[in-house]
Formats: sequence, C-alpha cells, structure tokens
Amino acid sequence: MQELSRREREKLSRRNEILQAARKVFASKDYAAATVDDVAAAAELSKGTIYLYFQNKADLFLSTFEMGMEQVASTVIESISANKNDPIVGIKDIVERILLFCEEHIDLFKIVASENAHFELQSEIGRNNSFHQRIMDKESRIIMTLTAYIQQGIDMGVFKKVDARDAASALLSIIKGFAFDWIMNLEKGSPRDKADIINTIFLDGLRQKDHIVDQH
Amino acid sequence: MQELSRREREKLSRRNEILQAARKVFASKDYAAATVDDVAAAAELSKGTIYLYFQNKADLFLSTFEMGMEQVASTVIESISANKNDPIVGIKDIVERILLFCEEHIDLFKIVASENAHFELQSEIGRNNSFHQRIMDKESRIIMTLTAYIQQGIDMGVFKKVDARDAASALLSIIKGFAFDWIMNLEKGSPRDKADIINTIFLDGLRQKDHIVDQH
Amino acid sequence: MQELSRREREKLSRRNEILQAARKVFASKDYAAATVDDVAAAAELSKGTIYLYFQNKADLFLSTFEMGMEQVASTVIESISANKNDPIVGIKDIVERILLFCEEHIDLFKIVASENAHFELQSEIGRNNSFHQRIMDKESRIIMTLTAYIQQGIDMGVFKKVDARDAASALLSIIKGFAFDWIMNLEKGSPRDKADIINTIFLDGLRQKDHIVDQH
Amino acid sequence: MQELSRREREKLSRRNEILQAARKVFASKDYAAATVDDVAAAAELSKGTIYLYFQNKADLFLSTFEMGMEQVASTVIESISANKNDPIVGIKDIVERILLFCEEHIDLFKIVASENAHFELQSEIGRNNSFHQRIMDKESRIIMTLTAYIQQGIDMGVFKKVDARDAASALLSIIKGFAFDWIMNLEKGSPRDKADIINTIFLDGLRQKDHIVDQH
DNA sequence: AATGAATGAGTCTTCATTCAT
DNA sequence: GATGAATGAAGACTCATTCAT
Repeated sequence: MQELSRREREKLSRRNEILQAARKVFASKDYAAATVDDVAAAAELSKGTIYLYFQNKADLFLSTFEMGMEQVASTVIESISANKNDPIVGIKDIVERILLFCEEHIDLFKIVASENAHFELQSEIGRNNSFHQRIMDKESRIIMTLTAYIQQGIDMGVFKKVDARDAASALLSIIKGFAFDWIMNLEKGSPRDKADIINTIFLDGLRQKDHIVDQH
Repeated sequence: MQELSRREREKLSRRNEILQAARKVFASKDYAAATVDDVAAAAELSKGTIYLYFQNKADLFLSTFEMGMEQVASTVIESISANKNDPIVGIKDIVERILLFCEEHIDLFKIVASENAHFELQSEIGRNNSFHQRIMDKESRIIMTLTAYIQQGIDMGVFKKVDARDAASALLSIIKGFAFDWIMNLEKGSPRDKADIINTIFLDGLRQKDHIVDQH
Repeated sequence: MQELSRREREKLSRRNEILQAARKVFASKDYAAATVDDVAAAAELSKGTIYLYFQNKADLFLSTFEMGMEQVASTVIESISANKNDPIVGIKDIVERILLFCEEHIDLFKIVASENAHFELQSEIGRNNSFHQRIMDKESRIIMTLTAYIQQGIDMGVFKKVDARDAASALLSIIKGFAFDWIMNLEKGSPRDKADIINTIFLDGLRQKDHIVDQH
Repeated sequence: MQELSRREREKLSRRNEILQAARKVFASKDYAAATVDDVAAAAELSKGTIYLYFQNKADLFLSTFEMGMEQVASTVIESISANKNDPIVGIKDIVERILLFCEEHIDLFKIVASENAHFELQSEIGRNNSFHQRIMDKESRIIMTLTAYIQQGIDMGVFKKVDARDAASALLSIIKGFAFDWIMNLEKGSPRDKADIINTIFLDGLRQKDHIVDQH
C-alpha cells in the first residue's frame, strides 16, 4: 500500500470533514432543500472550499451517499464472514446489524435508506451520466452480496429454492421499511425491536419446513 | 348528500384536470424539479389558474399524492370485501392488485410508492404543519385497513400471532420494494411476476404451521 | 402584413425598452463587466423580467448588437439607393452617414464598431452555435451590400478593377478605425471631420486615374 | 547600462516564462474568460507565484499586450530605418512585415490587433488609472512613429499634403482589419496575400499624382 | 374565472487574491 | 521564492407567487 504524503493525508481528512458536515445537512434537509452554503456552514468552511473537494452539489451528495452505502455494505459483509456456515443465524445477524446501524447513524441512514437518490437526482443528471452509475453501483453491490449469501443457503438446503435475488430484495425492503418507519416516527424504543418480527416473517417463510423438522 | 351546482361541478372537474396533469409531471420530474409552469403547460392552463384551485405547489403535489393513495386504498378495500372469509386468498389478491395498479399507473405509483413525499416536503413544510398530517393520514389509512384484515386472520387462527401492524407494514414494504425495482428498471415482464415470490415469502411465513398441517 | 394584437404590441415595445437599456449598459461597460442586473436597473425592471424577453445574457447582448447593425445597414442601404448611379458620391455619402450615425449613437456604435463581439462571446458560445451565426450574419450583410455597390462602380468603369470585397472591407476598417479613435478620445469636434481624409485616401486610390482625367 | 545580478536575471527570465504562457492563454480565451489559473497551469507554476511577478490579472494582461506591441513597434521601426529615403517602398514593407508578424504570431496579434484591450479593461480600471496609460502609451508610440515617417514622405513631396496622423491611423486600421478577417476565418492562404490590395488602395491614394507623373 | 407579465429572493458556481507553510 | 489551500464577493439564472386586466 502506497504511503500518503502529509499533504495528501491532510487533503483526505479535510474531505472527510466536509463529508461529515454534508451528512448532517442532507439528513435533515433533502437534496433540493439543502444548500451548499448549509454544508459549508456546517463544516465551518467557506463555500468556495467545498468546491475544492467536490465537483458540484450532486457530487457532494453522492459522495455522502456512497459513504453511507459503504458502511452498510461493510456491516453486511462482516456479518456474512462471521456466519459463513449458518445462513439462518447470519441473516438474523444482518437484520440486527443494519437496524443497529440505522439507530446509530440515523442521519446517514436517512440518506441511504430511501430510494430518494434515484428520483432526487434523476432530473439533474442524465441517465447515462456517471453520477447515475455511482448510485447504481453502490446499491447493487449490497444486493449482490446478500444474493450470494442467500444462494449459498439455498445450495446448502437451508432455504427454499427461490430466486435468491428476489429474496435479497425482499429482505432489504422489509428492513428499510421498518427503519424508515422508525425514523419517521422516532417514538418508541429502538428499531432493533423490529428484528424479531422481520426474522419471523422473512425467515420462517424462507426456511425449508423439512429441514426445520430435521433439526429437531 | 348535498347536490352540487353546475358551477361546483365544473370547478371540481377543472380541479381534476389539473390533478391529471400534475400526476404526469410529478411522475416524470421529482417534486423539486417539477415546476408549476410544467403543470400549467400540461393542463393547458395558465399558471395563475393553478393557484385558483390549489393553495401552492405543496398543496398541488399533496393532492396528487392523495389521489393516488385513495386509489390504492380502494384497491385494497375491494380485495378485502371480496375475500372477507379467506385472508390467505385475500392477501394474495391484494398483492396482485397492487402490483397491477402499479403496472397500469406507473406515474401515480411513482409518486405514491416511494417515501419521497416525506422527505421532499419535509423541509418545506413544518413538522406540525397540516401538509404533514395529510401525508400521514393517507398512508396510515391503508396500513390500518390492512392491519385490521390481518388481525382478523390472526383471530381466525389462519395467521401466526404476530403484531398485525408490523405484518401489514412488512407486506407493504415488500410490495413497494418490488414495484419500485420494476419502475426503476422497466426491463422484464410485468411487476405481477413478483406476486408469487412475495406470497411465498410473506404468506408461508405468516401461516401457522399447525394450521397448515390440519388442512391435510 | 399581419396586424399585431395589443398584447403582442405591448410585448414588442417592452422588449424594445429593454434593448434601449441594454444598449446604454453595454456601451459603458463591456460584455463581461456588464451585469444583467445593470440592464434590469437601467430598464427599471426586475431581473426576472429580462429573462422573459431574452434567453440569456448572450442573447440580450447579441440582440442589442443586431439592433445596431441593422441601423448601420439601413444607413448604408439608404445611401446606396439615393446614389444608384454615382458610386463616387455614394461612397462619400456612406462615409458621412456612418460617421454621423456614430456621433449620434455613440453607445450603439461602441457595441457595433469593434470586433469585440467576436472575441467577447467566443469562449461563451461554441463556434457552431447559433449565436455565432447571428454575429456573422449581420456583419456579412453590411459587407455584402457594400461589396455589391463597389462592384457596380467597377463595372461602370468608375473604380479600378480590384476585388470588391477587399475594397469594402478596407473602407469599413478605415471608417471604424476613425470612429473608434473618436469614441476613445472624445476630444475634438465631430467624427465627421474625418470624412474628407477618408474619402481622399480611399476614393482617390480607388478611382481610375483615366476616369478622373475624363471628368475634367 | 547596469549589469544585472544573477538573481535579477533569473527573476527576469521567470517573468518572461509567465508572459509566454499568458500570451497563449489570452490569445485563446478572452480576457474575461481566461483565468489566472489557466496562466499558472500553462506556465507550470502555482497561482501564487504569478502574483509574485505581476500585481494582478490586469497587470498580467497588460504586460502581455505591451510585449506584443513592442514587437510590432520594432517591426515598424526596422522597416523605416531600412527605407529611410523611400517612403513608398517603406510603407509597402511595413504592410508586409506587420501582416507577416500577424501570420507568425497569431496569438500575440489577437491580443494586440483589436481594440479589445480598451473595452475589456475599461470597467476594471478607472479612466485615469495607470493601466489605461500603459495601453495608450504603447498604441500611440506606434502611431507616432508611423506618423513621423509619413510626414517625412509628405515633406519629400512623395505623399499628398494630408494630416500625417490621420493617414497613419487609416493605414493601421486597414492592416488590422485584414489581419482580423484572416484570424477570424483562417481559411485561405496567408494574410500577406492582402498586402497588394492594401498598398493599392492606400498608396495610390496617398501618392501625389503629379509626383507619379514626374517619375515617368 | 382566467390570464400571464412581473417580481425578487434564493442558489449554484467561479475566480481573483491572500497568506501560512 | 514558491506553493496551493482557503476565502468570499459577485453574477447568471430559476421559479413560486402575486395581481392588474
């Protein structure tokens, strides 16, 4: 791994500071409503400086989005490698970890969880624009990881023979749905309270009944 | 019910024309990107006229959103009353109907399906604003209807004893998730192709195993 | 000729008001330095209104430029038709009229006379852009008119057999040069004071010596 | 003449490097469109360094302009001293040399030829500003040199008794006009192709007819 | 009721200039 | 001397909303 010079390290850390500021702003305000000035103010920098580190507002938003996505993806990957041989436990762990991540990083999750990014930027960025690619890339990476894990469960005979990608989508939809509800209401307890119901609905359905019986 | 005068009827129909125009516009452009001018142009009316029928842009958007929500709600209610006594079949029907609705009214569904509405307007409208209420009202009405139906299934012993509201949320999340995927990709077949997998995952999980066994 | 509706007439006259304001501003400030706000202020209108009548700043400038060009062109054409049969007198008249125009409409002439327009907008507008066309169109129209007139003089045996277009260019260059000097210095007398020297240099050179002799 | 220390010589040469870079940039981009960053990049120096050698952007531009002017002036002076006694040949030579200079240094000529400098900086620099003086100085130096040469021709009886300064202005206007056309179109051949027509129009007019006759 | 011209606050983005290292 | 990160003022352009006709 290439060592970074002091200058490069400083540049990277400044970029990160801005990203942290942007994350707060975009979580509270919606892409369209948030202004570059807001981010600059939150980062305690001048507006011009923001443009030294990001091409434009869309790039700034997308970079924030990517940061969140990467963290969620890491969470999922950690779970999977810790539970290579037990997809049932692994899925449960993923659900809990994502919900925990949501609780601990509401702001980031707000940006990540909704499909907003698609719509919000849709008009601004052409369809074959690199920005669009960046959204798709990050999103599909998570889905693919999850899909592969579920497929492994199917191959192991732990899960029913369904389309693994569909199952992965369904799982993420449920998790995001509950997380979203929680964010929107913020009332009672923790989003992790929903882990059980998610697992009940999702897993019991996916689990082969024969297999379950065998476990006894 | 009070009869409407000609004037009132005309007013209502003009309002509806605008709503139809708005629906096309908001489906294609994102709340922030869509302009009142766009809607006026689509409705072949002048911009000023729009303001005779709607307080402002947010009201216009919300009314469009409500229109869509009401149609989805009707769909669900119809399904339920046609399948009062068989929640299993009823749920299957609801899934199919909503997916069909999505296919037939992509534009409306785009507006309805994503949680965008929340975020998009969040900044514009204060939290305790009446607009916020309007969104919540429509959304919760559908959830409540579904919740009651599932609760009935639970009481009948057809479904597991879970929190009915959570189950309703989960179901809607999955449906919306697949619908959203379909809208975003628009590639293969119909969104209804996903009805089976949704039912497999959701229903088989929810269904009491004892009950199933009894059926044999 | 199509009659214009009251609305159309008003629109046209408003557009003209803006053009008059723009002309003052662009004459005093250079395209880059002049702001749309300046023009709006000069027109006693709001900035947004300017954009109701012109696509953007470049369009506004170009329209002003065209207005000036058209007036210069009219001047030339008038001269020519009043002196169809005597190119010598005609050319003298053109020189005087253009210099008079310069004196009476310094601001407009400032915009027109220099080749600035080319350079100033060069970076902003792509080379194959319609704006570029608009500049070229107006400029070449004047040159072409003058070229035809000189060619006629050549055919009549009044002028030497030179390339008429080159001669036209040369004449305009001289006139613009003196006009420009006058504008830049604004000191002494009228730009028309230079009519004689222009005619001396340009005409005596162009005029066939034989022909001159014949006049005696 | 004071010898320069190594340090001073280095400073001078660095300044010159920047000037060469600036010349490329200003020729391709228009004063307003060109950025100090562009120049710094072209000079392969940092932006801050530019400010060590020039007060500000206007000074940088003007210095470039002056560099070009000085070269044109040298060209004229060379011609004159080589043709002290034959103004006719001298003028022809000047025309050719300037056109050649234009061809060989399009970039520099672009900056010099148009009166842009006046306008472009006009707003930025006050009228009684030293920058304005610098433009005028360089421009008038060339005119004065040419004026003196023409006056000499008049005194020699080679040229008509006209205002020598006016004649000088006219000549430069024509040359610049053709050079400008060539730069703008860049189509056919060399700008020197226009030398003949310029000389025909300008010289034949200026030349005393009696004198010509006497030459036979 | 309908119109559409006018408004002007609001935002992104650029760039000359400075200054700590 | 050289650097380049940071600044912040400035300007083009948009669009929700109003109001005279």
